[in-house]
Amino acid sequence: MSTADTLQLMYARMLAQLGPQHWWPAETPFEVMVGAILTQNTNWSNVERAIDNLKRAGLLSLTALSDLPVALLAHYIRPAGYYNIKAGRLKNLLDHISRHFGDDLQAFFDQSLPVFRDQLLAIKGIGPETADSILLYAANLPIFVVDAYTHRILLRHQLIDEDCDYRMIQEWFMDHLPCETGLYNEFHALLVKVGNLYCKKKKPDCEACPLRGLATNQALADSR
DNA sequence: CACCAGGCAAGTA
DNA sequence: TACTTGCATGGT
Repeated sequence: MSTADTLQLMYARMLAQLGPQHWWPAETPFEVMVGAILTQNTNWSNVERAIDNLKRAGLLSLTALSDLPVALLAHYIRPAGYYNIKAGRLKNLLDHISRHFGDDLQAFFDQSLPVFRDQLLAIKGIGPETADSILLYAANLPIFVVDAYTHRILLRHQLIDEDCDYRMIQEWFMDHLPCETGLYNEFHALLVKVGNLYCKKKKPDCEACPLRGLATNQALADSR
């Protein structure tokens, strides 16, 4: 069985058992972007509290957040954890947008994928996963998001090699899947759901996992 | 009580 | 280049 077949089977099984996930859980691309930074190494329920704080204060917009002092921003996002770090990171992003695009958020999101990605990665506080989350879920560009769950799930099911880094895993998906934003969107969302339900660090529940017995030598070989 | 969660940057050798 | 550490809240 080819890696493409393995991936198709993964996707079909996850979708059949869990249904569409309707990601990203946000109302606007701007909210996606803020959430992408707030959720760094943090449970999503904590991020929701932080986002809610900003929303109820009427601060969840480019202009409002840009005008907000960083110390005050830190106060609002406190439930998300690492609040001083994340407030600074959000400011870095907001400053970048203001400096290069003024208040034209649409122009920021309308950039081409390679240019946009490099630009995001050059901002302090935005790494590969945060950048790709913004590209895929805020800008609707076809890039596959790799996160801790993705890594752990693939390892547990022996689908990739031990020492695959972010880029290798991303290419493993993108080299063997159709280049479609909608597919990447749903695939990653399903992986996070599977991770939350069946592939926790301490409490793996492999009995009910839709990915049982998917390991193939071809997938493993193609990951190196 | 310990451990974990949808990372990233900075410091060390 | 390859490790290690700091950042911090809220749930299990």
